[in-house]
Amino acid sequence: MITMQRGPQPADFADVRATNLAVVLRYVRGNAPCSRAEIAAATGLNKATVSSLVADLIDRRLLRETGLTEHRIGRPATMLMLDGSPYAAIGIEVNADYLTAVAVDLAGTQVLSWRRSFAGLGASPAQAATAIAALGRRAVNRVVKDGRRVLGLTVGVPGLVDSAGVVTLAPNLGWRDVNLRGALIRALGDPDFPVGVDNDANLAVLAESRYGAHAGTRNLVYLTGEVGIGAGIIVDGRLLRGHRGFPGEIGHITIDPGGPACRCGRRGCLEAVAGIAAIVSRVIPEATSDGELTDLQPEIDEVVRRARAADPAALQALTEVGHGLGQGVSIVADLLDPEVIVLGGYFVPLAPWLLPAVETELASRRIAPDLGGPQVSASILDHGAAATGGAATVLDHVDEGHLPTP
Amino acid sequence: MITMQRGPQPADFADVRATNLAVVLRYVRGNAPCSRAEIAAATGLNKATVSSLVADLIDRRLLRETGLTEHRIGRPATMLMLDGSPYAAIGIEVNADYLTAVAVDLAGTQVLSWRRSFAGLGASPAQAATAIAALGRRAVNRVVKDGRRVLGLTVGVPGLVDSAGVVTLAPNLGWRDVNLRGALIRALGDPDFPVGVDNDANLAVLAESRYGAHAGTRNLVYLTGEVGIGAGIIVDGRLLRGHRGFPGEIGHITIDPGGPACRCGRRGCLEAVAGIAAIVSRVIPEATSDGELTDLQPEIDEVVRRARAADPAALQALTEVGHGLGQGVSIVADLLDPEVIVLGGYFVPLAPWLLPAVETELASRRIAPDLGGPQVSASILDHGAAATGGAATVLDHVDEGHLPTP
DNA sequence: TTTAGTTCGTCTGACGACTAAACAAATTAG
DNA sequence: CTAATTTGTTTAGTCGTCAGACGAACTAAA
Repeated sequence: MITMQRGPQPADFADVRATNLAVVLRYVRGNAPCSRAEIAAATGLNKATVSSLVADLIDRRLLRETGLTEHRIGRPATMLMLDGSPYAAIGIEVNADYLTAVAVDLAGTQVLSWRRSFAGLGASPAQAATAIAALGRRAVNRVVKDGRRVLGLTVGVPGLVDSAGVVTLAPNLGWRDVNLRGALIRALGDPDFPVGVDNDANLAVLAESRYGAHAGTRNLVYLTGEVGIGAGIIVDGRLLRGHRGFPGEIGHITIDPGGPACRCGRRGCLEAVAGIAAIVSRVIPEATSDGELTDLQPEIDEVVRRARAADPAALQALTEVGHGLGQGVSIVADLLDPEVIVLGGYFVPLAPWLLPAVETELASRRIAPDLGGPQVSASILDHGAAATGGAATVLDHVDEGHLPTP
Repeated sequence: MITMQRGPQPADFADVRATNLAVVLRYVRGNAPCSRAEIAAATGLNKATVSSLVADLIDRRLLRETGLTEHRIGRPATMLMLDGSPYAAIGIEVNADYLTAVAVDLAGTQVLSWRRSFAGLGASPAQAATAIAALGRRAVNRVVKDGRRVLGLTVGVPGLVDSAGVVTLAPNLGWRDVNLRGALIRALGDPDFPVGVDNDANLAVLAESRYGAHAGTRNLVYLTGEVGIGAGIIVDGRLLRGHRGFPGEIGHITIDPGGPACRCGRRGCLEAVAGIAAIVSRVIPEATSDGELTDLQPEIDEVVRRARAADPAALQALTEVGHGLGQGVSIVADLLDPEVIVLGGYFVPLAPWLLPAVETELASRRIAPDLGGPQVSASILDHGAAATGGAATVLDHVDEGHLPTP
């Protein structure tokens, strides 16, 4: 049965065709190599219809025939697989101190991965947009030079982004009501592919649901572990958007009213209890907390070193932070009932020491212990998760039936 | 564009037809009385197609022609409206101390509303199922006697209900792994209409989104204020289901680790801070807390009386409870970004005293004060919200294109 | 009263997409 | 070499929508 998005949204034949093309495309993505007959049997579509759909997809260079089966009774089947090569999707991730660009072809292989430094807070939004657009243009040029067509470009920003691509608030970049999407489209010279801007946690969870260890999970939450803590939420297979487009703002929920002061002015926010700055300052008390926006990687490395060396103070601090994080994770678990909660960002290297405490906290808060609950695990994607997710949104759009025209 | 539910789910003509029938039905529901031409103009469907769809809907007795327009230039239009009369949907709500049954016709008018006492904890699950089925059968008989066909029956239960209609856990009823749906279907003698079982908060939020003060809101959260606190969540127009089917379990998130003891064994749970039992025991300290499952209505009435009389202790207690509730509401707001949060159950009569503190708390926790946030308001539906929601699920199913066959 | 203009809803023919069934092609088993 | 099997195409048919033409019914104005 077809489901509808909103009020008056009638369907016609083009929709049927698009739906079925997408069904075949997704089936081949998940079951390549496979034959037309197999697709027909698995999807319930008629063999003739599958032939027609496959011919269409081959015309659009989305599928490719790849040899025949052998040594089987009956006529050999011509196998099909994705032909990712003629297309690519680009994702860019904006951070306080660097930009990441990733390009992925239609079959999911990464064809480009760049990282360049970037003065997030030093630059004006207009300068930043110029820098992002420059990186985007270079990525586009590279991809085009390789003979691919660009299907879309999506930029991830650590902040609140509305549905029009306006960055309403991004504290770590010092932005307020910046129409980044508009600026990018202008700077790229009205490109013929769609340009999008989205929250970095949203994109990261999309990357996780497509390329992560739990790919395909329909109820998934991703917690960013950067300077702040944010959540990207996929429920029932769809990214949660909310009314204004700002869900998952989990960083400032109160974990402990008597806890440490938070830079938001309140006490005991999740970010103040379990944010990266809190971890670093607890494990390395002698470190000078010089502003919030320097690259924290060296400090994180030091934390890992101390934990590996079984430094008691470090282990104690990480356990306590893990309990605090576990409380936040419990709230997410109670409210959303996800199957998996993935910890990302700087939580990943610290996961061996954080996870046990998180699990303990989670287990102690179950309504009924035997009912089970979400699994918590560290992301296997590296720091470019949001960039990869930016590319993934473009591919999702294709998978939903918005195919490129030949 | 059509969206698909999951993997291999191809579309065909029947889907197109069902989608468009539902589009017309929903349009008429929202804009009755209206003409065929108006439907065509508003939906983008062809006039001929609309004529065909409308004829189909009239055949199924879902629509009815109602006179002509007059005093307008041009040929007068034959107006259409919903013909609710031949069908009805039934919802039943199970509580610790009573059952509520509601029947609603297709146009949304309530055609039946019963309440009968019920020994929730005293009876075995089998006895309870028999009692529920008996009430259901009586409601069905009455509806059928009135010449209506029953489109479905859905039962709301205060507890965790999985997608198969098994009540996994319902502390207030003392149930554990009760296959209520199976028992009801058996007791009703394999009826020819669908029978469903769902969580009461889920059903209440569906009722709210169809009949409440904020009907039509696509991002809506409903907080039950019964013995426990649960949340029903609609995001992006869809009921949030979660992985196991147990989202919105908000009652035992920790608001204050140093707060009052909760019957779950922990401290400072939302339920212990802002649950009805907490309110009663704080406002009426002299009341003996004799078990948890007596009808709390008299105590609530007393609380209202004292608040009306401006009893300082009562006002103070309600304000503090409101702040606690506000913290819970803030968490929901941060995580889900809803447009409206509706307080239900026993919160409704106390809303005049709780809401100001809730609003204050919510405002103080905003990331950016000028970005706005959710509106909080008390439900205008009475205690049968979940029962009404049970009927609403059935109507939603029709609105999604699963029309009754003539 | 007549005529023009407007709007409604149906009718007609065409088109596009899917289905079922027959069929041709290619291979293995014996 | 034949029978069995499986693949994928072809053919005829069905169904729902679309565009445009058309008749019907009404108002407004000459």
